Amino acid sequence: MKALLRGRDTIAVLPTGGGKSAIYQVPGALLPGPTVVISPLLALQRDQIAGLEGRGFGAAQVSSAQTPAQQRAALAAVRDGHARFLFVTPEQLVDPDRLASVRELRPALVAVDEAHCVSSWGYDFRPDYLQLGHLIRELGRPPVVALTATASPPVRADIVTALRLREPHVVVGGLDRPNLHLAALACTSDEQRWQRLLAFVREAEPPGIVYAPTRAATEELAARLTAAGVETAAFHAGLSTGERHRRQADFMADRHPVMVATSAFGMGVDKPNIRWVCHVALPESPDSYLQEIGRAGRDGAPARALLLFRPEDLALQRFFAAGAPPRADLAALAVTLRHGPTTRKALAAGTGLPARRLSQLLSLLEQVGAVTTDADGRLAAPRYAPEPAEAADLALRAVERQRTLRLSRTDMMRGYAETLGCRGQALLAYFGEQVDHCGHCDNCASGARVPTPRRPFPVSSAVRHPEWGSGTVMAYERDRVLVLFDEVGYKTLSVPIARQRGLLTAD
DNA sequence: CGAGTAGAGGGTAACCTCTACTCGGTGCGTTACT
Repeated sequence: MKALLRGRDTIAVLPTGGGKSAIYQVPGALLPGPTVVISPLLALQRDQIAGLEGRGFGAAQVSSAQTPAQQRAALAAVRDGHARFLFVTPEQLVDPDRLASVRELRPALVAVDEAHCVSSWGYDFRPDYLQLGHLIRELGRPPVVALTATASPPVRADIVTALRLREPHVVVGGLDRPNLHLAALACTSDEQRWQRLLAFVREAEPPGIVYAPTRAATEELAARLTAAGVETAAFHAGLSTGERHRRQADFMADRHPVMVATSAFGMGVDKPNIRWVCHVALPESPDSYLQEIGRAGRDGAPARALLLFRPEDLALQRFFAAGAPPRADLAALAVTLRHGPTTRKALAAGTGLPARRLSQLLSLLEQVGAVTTDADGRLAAPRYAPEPAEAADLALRAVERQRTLRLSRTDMMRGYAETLGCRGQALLAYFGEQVDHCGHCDNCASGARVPTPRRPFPVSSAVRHPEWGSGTVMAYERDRVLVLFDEVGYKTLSVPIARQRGLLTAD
């Protein structure tokens, strides 16, 4: 709050319940001008507005769910001072008219809620998230605060880049959750995994959440659990909005004790008494995992996080990470953009590309400097833009680099699942927190003692590897060292072997 | 990348094996209908 009141950009990584909302609400109430809150989910925005109004602050929302008259009324409420907070999605701000009307409000602060979305949602899903940097600049570039419950160092770096933060003040706090017991079990078949899930759900105190990898799996597991006598509902994005609301409300009100869900179930689920979270597949990354298990035990009472994994689970994550746009589309669009400033509408009509595809391609070309947006929202190749063919190559290389990093994070999740050492240590190391013995995981409980490892390079120091280039030492786990490399992402190296072969040198 | 399924083929009748193919997460917004 102090940093923001002094006009300094800030990143706050705090667990839910750690007072993240207050970080923008208090300065927002004090600064001479409204606060624009950029938030990914309309339902989340409504919750926040209800909270603010409960505390006597006016707050408004502009979204596609409203009529034009309601949208005008919301903007007017901020303009005449009845509302100090305006909630929008990035998609709203991409519309040049909307951007102009928000700029006229002269915002004094921009808050980006769930800021890790900037990193986890790339060009292929909600690509407008990648535009936030220049959109905030067009708002007059007030101080920016990025808020999230989980952001490992590469995610923080993505946030700084995507939002174009200027030497942000970084606050990271309390990622270790002593009341949350961590455990993982390798399964040799889906049948064995099901038996273990059933045994766990029967024995564990409700309520709890089962995270499954696919929509079909949520439906199937919910049916089997219900048949086995555990009342359960499935939750995924394929359900109608009304059905989703109903099932979420039922779970929140303890009308059914177990929810089987895909990753769609999460943001905005702030239920204090969830006693356990069980994954029946390897999650995408430690970031997602920390976020998902963080929904258990918010009341501070004991809670459990169980991961039932199979090595085969990696296949699905590889599939999710795959895919790149056609080079020809990228190059053709880059050529069109050299013909002078134009609008999205004109581009869509001229190229015949669907709006969504166009957004994806534009966000990639923007990353490699082949397109910029002027104050009127018109798009053009900047003066020193790369040649179209080179722009396409650069964009595809950027996609490949993001894919590599994503897969390295999935590898880290596998490392967590398979470790024989302390799980709290393995998980928090990924976030740059060195813990030697968490005391609340299965391996700590079974008496696995962490030998005092040799630590030839200090944590956070720069190192170099002949093949993987430069990187940063994140943490040590038993006799291995975890390094985050700039180009290839996370890698785990054996300290004795690295030492023997001279694989790591101080950089 | 791997699980599941449909269909072809083998060699001889009720079933097994192989190959080709499909499918797989997250939500905003807009538009065309009831």
